[in-house]
Amino acid sequence: MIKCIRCCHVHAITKSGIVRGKQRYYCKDCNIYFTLPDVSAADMRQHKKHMTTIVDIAKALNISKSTVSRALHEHSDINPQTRTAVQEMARRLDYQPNLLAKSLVKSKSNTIGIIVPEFLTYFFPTIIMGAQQVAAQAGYNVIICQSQESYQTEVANANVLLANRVDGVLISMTKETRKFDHFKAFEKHGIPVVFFNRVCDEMHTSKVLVNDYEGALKATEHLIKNGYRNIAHIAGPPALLITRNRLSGYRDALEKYKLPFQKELIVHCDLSKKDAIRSAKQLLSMKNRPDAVFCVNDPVAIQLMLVAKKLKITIPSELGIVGFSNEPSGEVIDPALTTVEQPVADIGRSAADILLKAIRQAEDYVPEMKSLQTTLIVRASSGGIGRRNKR
Amino acid sequence: MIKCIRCCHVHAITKSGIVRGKQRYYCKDCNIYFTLPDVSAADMRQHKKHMTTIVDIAKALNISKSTVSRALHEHSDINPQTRTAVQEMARRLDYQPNLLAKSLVKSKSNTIGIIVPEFLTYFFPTIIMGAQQVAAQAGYNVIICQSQESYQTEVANANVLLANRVDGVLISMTKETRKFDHFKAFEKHGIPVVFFNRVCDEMHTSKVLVNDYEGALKATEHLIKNGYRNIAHIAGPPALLITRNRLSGYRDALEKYKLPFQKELIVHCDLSKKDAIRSAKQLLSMKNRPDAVFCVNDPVAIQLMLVAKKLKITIPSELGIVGFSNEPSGEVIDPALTTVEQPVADIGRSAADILLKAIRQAEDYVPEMKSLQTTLIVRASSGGIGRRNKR
DNA sequence: ATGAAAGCGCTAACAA
DNA sequence: TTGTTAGCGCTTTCAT
Repeated sequence: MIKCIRCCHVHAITKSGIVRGKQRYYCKDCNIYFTLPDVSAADMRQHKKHMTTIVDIAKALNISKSTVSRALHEHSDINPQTRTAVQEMARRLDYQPNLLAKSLVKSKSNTIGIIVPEFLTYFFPTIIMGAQQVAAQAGYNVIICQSQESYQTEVANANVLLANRVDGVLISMTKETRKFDHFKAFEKHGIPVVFFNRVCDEMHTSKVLVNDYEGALKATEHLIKNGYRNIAHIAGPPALLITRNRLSGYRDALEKYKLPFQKELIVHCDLSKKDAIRSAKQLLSMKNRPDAVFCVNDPVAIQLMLVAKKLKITIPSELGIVGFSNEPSGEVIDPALTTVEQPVADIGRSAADILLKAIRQAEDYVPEMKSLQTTLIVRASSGGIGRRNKR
Repeated sequence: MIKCIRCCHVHAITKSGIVRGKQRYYCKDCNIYFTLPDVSAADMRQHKKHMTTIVDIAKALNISKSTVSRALHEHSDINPQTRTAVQEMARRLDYQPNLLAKSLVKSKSNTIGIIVPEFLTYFFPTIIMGAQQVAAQAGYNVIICQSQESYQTEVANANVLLANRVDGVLISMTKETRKFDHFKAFEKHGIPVVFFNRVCDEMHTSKVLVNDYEGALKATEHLIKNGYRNIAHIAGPPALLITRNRLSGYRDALEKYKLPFQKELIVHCDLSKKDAIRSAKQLLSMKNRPDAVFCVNDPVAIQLMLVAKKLKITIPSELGIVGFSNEPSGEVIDPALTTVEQPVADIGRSAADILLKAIRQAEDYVPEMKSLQTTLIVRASSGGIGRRNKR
């Protein structure tokens, strides 16, 4: 069975003549001709090539390696001629500085570590992307670790980063982390730490969060302005900070408009799909059914919408809905979901910015706390009470 | 303005007495009391601590550092007593081996690099997650690079990885890459490379792909079996491999069931939302309108569905739709979208597996090509011609 | 302006 | 079983 060298498939291959004594093949999908490459072990062995070092350059030019080092770094005291000669030779020998060696002698790895609980949703990858961009721009590499929501793994992650002598660390804790010695180890060695999203109270370091409170306030206010009066809230697990802050924003919005805060209109949900459906059903089957719901996040809002549809409750005329986080699904569902957008990539960028500043300033650095702003995205699901869903 | 040390917000803070001469605050959102930490620069300076090395342990125990090294590595010839003594001391001094130094002497960094074109969709993060899991399990770190679909950035990325002496590299090329010297540089130094998703024909290395052809075949076959006869295809940009392979699967399915291949039922789309809408309109306004469409991916399928809804074309009774890639939105839309699922995380896992094997086997390694299987996920959007969308 | 030498923290061959 | 020594590739005094 011959595989196409491009698409790796077998089904579209036909023989197509002989070339230089070798069978030639054709893949009709990829529209390319090819012969099977013959790499002998000998060929491979050739590869195992020594990488050129400053010593190689020094020998080739018959000068000392210190001179080479200086020439490569645009040092002040260096003969322009030798400098160009060295740089030319470096190019010719295809020199790549060994950053490991440099890191060792400088005690600086130009690497930052990131510890995140997971990598499954779009949330953390996006944050990492943002952080990576900023880091790369400043010449830093990023080592990523997943704690898998396990305290033990998180401790192991921290040790890996420590052993790799990262210059700084970005952390979002697991939900089960209660001891912080593995974080304090960084501080002890002067390695700055910035927490984001899931922050650690006990550590006096920089933190980056999203202004959940304000987002929730704006969302609820929007519902009120659109005429809804009996507004419920599907909240998250009470233990989470976001839950408290979003609930708090919801509560204060009601207060601001002199609407009564009704305890029975708050339903806590563990964020699973199943429990979201349960919460939705609970709210929608109340005798005094709410005319709008502010949901702790978009997936919950979407489940609520699906339940409402099944119960033939019209959105937004009979039920206004607002979510939180602006997930792609919200745009597609009908009616489209009003939501609070969080600047996810900015969390990563800000955290990395702050971390780099901390690395540069070293002792003089003063920890800072940053709270990023949210944006209300108005779509059809909160169009107004009594109004028909247009389209 | 006092910020809560947990939530970084200002709005819920109240003063709450004095403790040890310092003002105490209370955050009613977080329900915690706190005083402002006072870290003087002096406090921080203390931190900048020397990390213990094997020499420190050696001195403390009055033995040589080689003995320490051996004890720490469970070397064969070592007195059990000294071994435990060393390990105990290592623990007490909080020893963390310096992996940079180790890498330098062993010429092995225990790090693999990944170069991906972007990080915005869920596709590449998921692959990276899979690769990272496998790597971490084997004690490898992962350095990630984004080429941003730019050839030049990709070259820079390759140099970064080279300079960091990674032990192997995972690559998905940019769409503008036409020269491959920066990849060949890895080979030249015996650093194994595995391509995934966007592979490079010119390099005789391992490759991991998804069986797009078979996925498309199954999808189209499914439509045929459900009674659709006039099946169109919204394809991707002709330059992409996935476009050709999915088109090829579509074509062969028609052939298998002796249905005519009609050129006018193929519409190419650049995958942007705008062009997806254009393609959808083009197909649905034909005199001889297709009764089903196999779409090159889910976002395109979703746009098609939205256009069809607007035109009051009933899905699936008047129009069957199948997408590709199983994105979350497909589950939420009504009717739910039938799609071909790709094992995204498996791509990363497989690629990393193959790479680690290549690293271990070094010269003896023979490049391999892997094509991962797809799964058809049947939902309502392809429910059958003339049938009503249930629910 | 350049070279010699020490050392970053570690491993490993060779002695003892 | 343990110590001695020589590097890995680089930077950085200190001489010259």
